[in-house]
Amino acid sequence: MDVYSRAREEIEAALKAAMAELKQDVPVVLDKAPAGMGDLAFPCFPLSKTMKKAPAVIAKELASMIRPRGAVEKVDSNGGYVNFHLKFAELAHETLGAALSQKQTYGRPDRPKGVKILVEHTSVNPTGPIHVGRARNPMIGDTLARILRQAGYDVSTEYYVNDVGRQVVVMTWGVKNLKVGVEPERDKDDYRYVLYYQKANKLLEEEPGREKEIGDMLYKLEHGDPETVRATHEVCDSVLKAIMQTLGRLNIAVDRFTWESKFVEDRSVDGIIERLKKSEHCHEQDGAYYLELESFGIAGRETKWFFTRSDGTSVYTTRDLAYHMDKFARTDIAVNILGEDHKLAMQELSAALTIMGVQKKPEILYYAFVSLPEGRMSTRKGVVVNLDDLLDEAVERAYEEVRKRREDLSEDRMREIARIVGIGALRYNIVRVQAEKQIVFKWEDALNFEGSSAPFIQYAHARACSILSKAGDWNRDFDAAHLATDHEKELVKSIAGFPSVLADCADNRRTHALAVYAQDLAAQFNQFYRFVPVLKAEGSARNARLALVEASMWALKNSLNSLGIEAPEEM
RNA sequence: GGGCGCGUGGCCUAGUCAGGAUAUGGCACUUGCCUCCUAAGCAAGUGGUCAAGGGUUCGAAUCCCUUCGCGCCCGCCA
Repeated sequence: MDVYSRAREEIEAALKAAMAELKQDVPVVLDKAPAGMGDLAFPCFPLSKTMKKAPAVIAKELASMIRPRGAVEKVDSNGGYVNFHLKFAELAHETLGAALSQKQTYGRPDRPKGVKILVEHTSVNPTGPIHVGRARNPMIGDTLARILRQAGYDVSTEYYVNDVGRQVVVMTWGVKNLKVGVEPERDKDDYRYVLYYQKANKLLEEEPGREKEIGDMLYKLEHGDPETVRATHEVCDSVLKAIMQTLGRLNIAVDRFTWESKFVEDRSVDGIIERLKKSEHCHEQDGAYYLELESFGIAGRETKWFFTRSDGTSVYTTRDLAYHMDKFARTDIAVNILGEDHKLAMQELSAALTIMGVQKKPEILYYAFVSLPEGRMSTRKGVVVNLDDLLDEAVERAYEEVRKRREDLSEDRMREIARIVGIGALRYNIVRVQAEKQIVFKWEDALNFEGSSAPFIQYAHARACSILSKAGDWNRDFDAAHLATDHEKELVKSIAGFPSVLADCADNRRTHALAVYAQDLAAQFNQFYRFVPVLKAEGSARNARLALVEASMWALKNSLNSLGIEAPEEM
């Protein structure tokens, strides 16, 4: 266990013992102490009433009762607070020692958790290029998966491919029956096939009579006509590969694709339907079956959830139910990354699971939409920023910046750094805010390379690498007592906080807190860099500072890596 | 009509779950700092009734209630 967590546990235990002695029963919650007042604090105000004493008096009393031991150096009081000061030398020695020995696994708990988590993310319909609005999903999903992995979970990622819906049928029908006169924007299958999709949609609006052809094809697909299944799958697969190529530029890949058609073909959906029909909540209307879910907290105009159509075929969420059963058989915990528009459908799915007697439920991380200043993104209306275009622009801007600063580098090296910096800036910009907050996409924010941004953090890392590469050999048997300035102490504490931040993000399935932490860590490092010379220091002070630089480097690198952002050694 | 989420300086944002010591950072703006380990940096400054009102509490950005604003949803679509 890391020093901070251990110290916290020790202090909580000591406080609980003191509470028992005083015959008081209040929950022991520790706060972070303000600068100069120690490390952790316990507010005594709640005790005031039952003990009939002023909080300051109680704090003083508690401070004298608790003897400093373990990681705690001193216990004192200030106003109504008991303040705990940790032994800095010990904290520093352990923290730096852990970072230097564990390297890229620094932050990971001592033992793997032995818990399998399946993170499903992206899962966009393969009907065209992915745009910035949709890209929030893979960025959050991939980041969460990386955080969970670094926090010791056994993680796999998965993309659920919709290949049985109307949309893919319309696209496939277009590819088979239509000619598109224009060249695609890019030489990629997602850009190529979306033209057929758009043309097909337009044609169907103009000639509603041809809708029957779509209906026929949909019927054939749902009843397993080999040729229709093959054609649809082929078109979807091409577009899917093109989408994954774009996501690959963002360092995003998934371990497995699961095709929705599988659950129709293997008849597991039929099994779900049979189970649901047996429920007392199930009713029938014109041959279609639904569950009445009002008693499951579903509210609104409509509390019926239809799980079959009149012709007996399944609907999307029914197939998703079969998919979840499949997932539950393969994992301990299923996490889904979904837009907030899926909330009701997931409530229905969850209720259906309960009705089926399934205890497991998916955990869902919802995110709000990314819109443009002119409104919601829509491929149909042309109000859209394609992810490929944003990626190109970010890399190009980063290239201009690199060229300004580093004329000494080769062209290839400049291009490589520009790629890492530009892409990192985009990922950071999306993942730095809480998922449930709406984002209005602005080019100037997305391409920000200063302040609260990935390049700021990457830059701190590059500075650390630069010092280490110039340092030559140094004695790694350092003495942490030489880290005496406030800048050094704050930096050590920041590095020490990494494991608990990581654990918090992993256990609470949130990504932005790590982004915020990394920015803070980089700021601490930059201040240290400005005020505390390392290479020019001498003897043991130089050793200790080099150890601090290397530990900073690992904390920065591991933070960035968990955010899916590469850490260049120079920039 | 109902459900869910969001509302923090001109703009973006942390803190809200587990209420506590002067509300976190960034952008922009003003002013300094490259004969010194990479200035994508550092330092200083201007700027806030934490949407509004009420309540609970010794103490509220945080908990409860009401109202307002914005977003999403309420299909035998996916």
